[in-house]
Amino acid sequence: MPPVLRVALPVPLPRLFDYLPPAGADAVAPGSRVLVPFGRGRRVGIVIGTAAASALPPEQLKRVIGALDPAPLLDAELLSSLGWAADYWLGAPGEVFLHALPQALREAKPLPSLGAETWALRPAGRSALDARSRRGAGQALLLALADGVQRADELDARLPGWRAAARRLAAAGLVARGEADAPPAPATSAAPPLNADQQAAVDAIAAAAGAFRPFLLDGVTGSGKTEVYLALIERALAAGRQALLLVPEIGLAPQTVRRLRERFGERVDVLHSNLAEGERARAWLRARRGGAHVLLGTRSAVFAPLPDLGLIVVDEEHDTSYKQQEGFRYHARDLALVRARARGVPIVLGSATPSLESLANAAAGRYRHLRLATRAAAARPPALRVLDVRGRRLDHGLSPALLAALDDCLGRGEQALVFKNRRGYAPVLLCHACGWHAACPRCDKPMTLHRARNVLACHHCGGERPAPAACPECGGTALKPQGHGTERLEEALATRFPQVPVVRIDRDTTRRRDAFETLLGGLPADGAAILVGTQMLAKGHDLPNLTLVAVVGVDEGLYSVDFRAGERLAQQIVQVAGRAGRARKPGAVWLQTHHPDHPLLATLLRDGYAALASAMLDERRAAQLPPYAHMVLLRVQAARSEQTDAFLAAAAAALPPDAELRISGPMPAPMARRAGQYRAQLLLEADTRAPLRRALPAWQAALAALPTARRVRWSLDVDPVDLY
DNA sequence: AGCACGCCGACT
DNA sequence: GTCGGCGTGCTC
Repeated sequence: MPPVLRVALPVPLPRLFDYLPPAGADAVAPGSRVLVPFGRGRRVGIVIGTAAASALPPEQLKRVIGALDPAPLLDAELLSSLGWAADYWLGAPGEVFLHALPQALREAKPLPSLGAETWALRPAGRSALDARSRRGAGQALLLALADGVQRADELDARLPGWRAAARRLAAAGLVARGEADAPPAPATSAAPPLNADQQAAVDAIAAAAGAFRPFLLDGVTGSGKTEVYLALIERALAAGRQALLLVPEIGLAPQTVRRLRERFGERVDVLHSNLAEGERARAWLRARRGGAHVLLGTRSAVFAPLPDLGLIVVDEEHDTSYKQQEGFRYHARDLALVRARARGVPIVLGSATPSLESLANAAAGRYRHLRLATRAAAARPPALRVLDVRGRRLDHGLSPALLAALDDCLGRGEQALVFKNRRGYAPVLLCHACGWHAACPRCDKPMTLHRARNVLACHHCGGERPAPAACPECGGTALKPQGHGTERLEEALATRFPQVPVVRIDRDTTRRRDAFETLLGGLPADGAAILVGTQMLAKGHDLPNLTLVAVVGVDEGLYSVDFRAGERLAQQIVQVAGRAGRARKPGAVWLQTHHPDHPLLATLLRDGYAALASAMLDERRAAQLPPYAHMVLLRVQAARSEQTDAFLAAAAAALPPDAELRISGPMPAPMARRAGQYRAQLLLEADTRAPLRRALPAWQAALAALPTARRVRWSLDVDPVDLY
């Protein structure tokens, strides 16, 4: 029996494929890219390991065509962390291991070059130069290289047209192309002094250098968490190590990148999904070189190779954009913890509003809980107050008291932010005569009126149609927009306060690249202005002249079916409230609601986020919900509801009985139809992970083998962050 | 996922 | 008589 290579291939099958080593080689090191015959074509795969023998008869094994690189791309830690991830989140090995590589590296091409292109003499070139055997441009190039390696951009300046000569001389073996590292640019900005809280946090975390130790850095908005991160990264770099800084998608504003580059210069690389493929591949490969280096990235940057890792920071750790919501449903924060453990380095989870999961881990002693209680720059925390609007006449959803507060704020020459988590003009278009309302034909949900473009848009499937001038049902023209979105608020505020600029920030106004920055840049630095927007406004920019935050969409979040809705709402309120009064001026935050006595609002206002989180954790424990229980959600969608029903019935029957597993469903998804597809689900819960881990592998295989599985789209979501 | 093979409807 | 619909099976 020949030894075989176990290879991950980019197919969504829950297994590896066995191959014989390439002709003339005994083995290929794990982590290497290989080209293999697969089906009737060829594919790029990754060698995961070696086995003494295959379960398949030897005659069915094919031979690896060849290794693509001189050295493995993935090191042992990354291989084992990815293996853990595939196992835990039930990903197909091929999907997971190849997911770790930027797209450009999943192709059978040599690695792109890093650094600057250089040219140098080879020994034969030295002889040719001495013998003066070349003439013209060739001799000139040999002469230029006689003093040593030259960068291509310098040759461009010195010897126009040198490339043709270089090609000839390279073909003759006289010169060779190479590459050089870009010279590291020194940091251009110095570290600002830290306050006592910040210094204590830096000292505590720095003392853990060289060992796995998780920290929850719990700092109120404006407390300067970023300065703590920067100080820690600086120490990692000084020790010649790498730092990984993960940020949520929305957090990767150009401002964040600028701040890191100002401090650490060329040693900073950025990795996120909007980069061009070549750039992503180069950033990934530069991370693989190790040394003193910072990698700043969103979710997928957690897959980067980090051979000299010294520190991981996960900023805004509560943000759900760390959970991938399709395909391989991993959680970047949780994988970051696994990698920190494997590498033996400290990891910092930072947030002003930590997730209940992380707070529970801190309470259980698994994370060390560090607090930054004071706002930097002597800013005072904003005063939160509830504005009871029951029975009040609302003007476009704005109460008289709120308008008066806006008046005051603007009158002082300060700025206000009106936060409403609903874009468009109105969420419903209703016929006042017959009661008809515009619904999405494919989603069974009301369509949102966008008045500037005069369209009805479905925010669930992206469908659009022209807004009708008359009711399609009764022909009447009494069509009334119901409810308020940001577009309507902008209009109302611009009418009410014509003397100040009103700027709207939501997905509709920030479609173009850099639109966010441009819009904010258009605000007067010192004068009055109103910002209207969705949660896009909840983080990022410091707006020193912003002193009033009005939250006008609180009620929608108070009575949701999702057990995490309260946690989300509280995080959102606190994050957006943190925009107010960040400089020396005091800020105020008004929550406009019809439910002023709701326990969530009452607790949040009276006792703050930490107390509310603790109360919510008690409720979760009593109700046996995460983090005190563990969930796996089987989702399914199909063109007909009989198909989803049949699949889920068979899926429930295929689950081995286990007293420790609780099953809910089959049931329709909270949105039962989306984009024309019927959606349903089955929820598995258990008090510990063990019974789930026991049941899942076999169940997943059984699901794939179900005859009904071919007619539906299904997925398993381990630790789902929402139940939709 | 791709990509074959394999049997039943409207066309040169 | 064929071109092509997507059901079913397979990929080391």
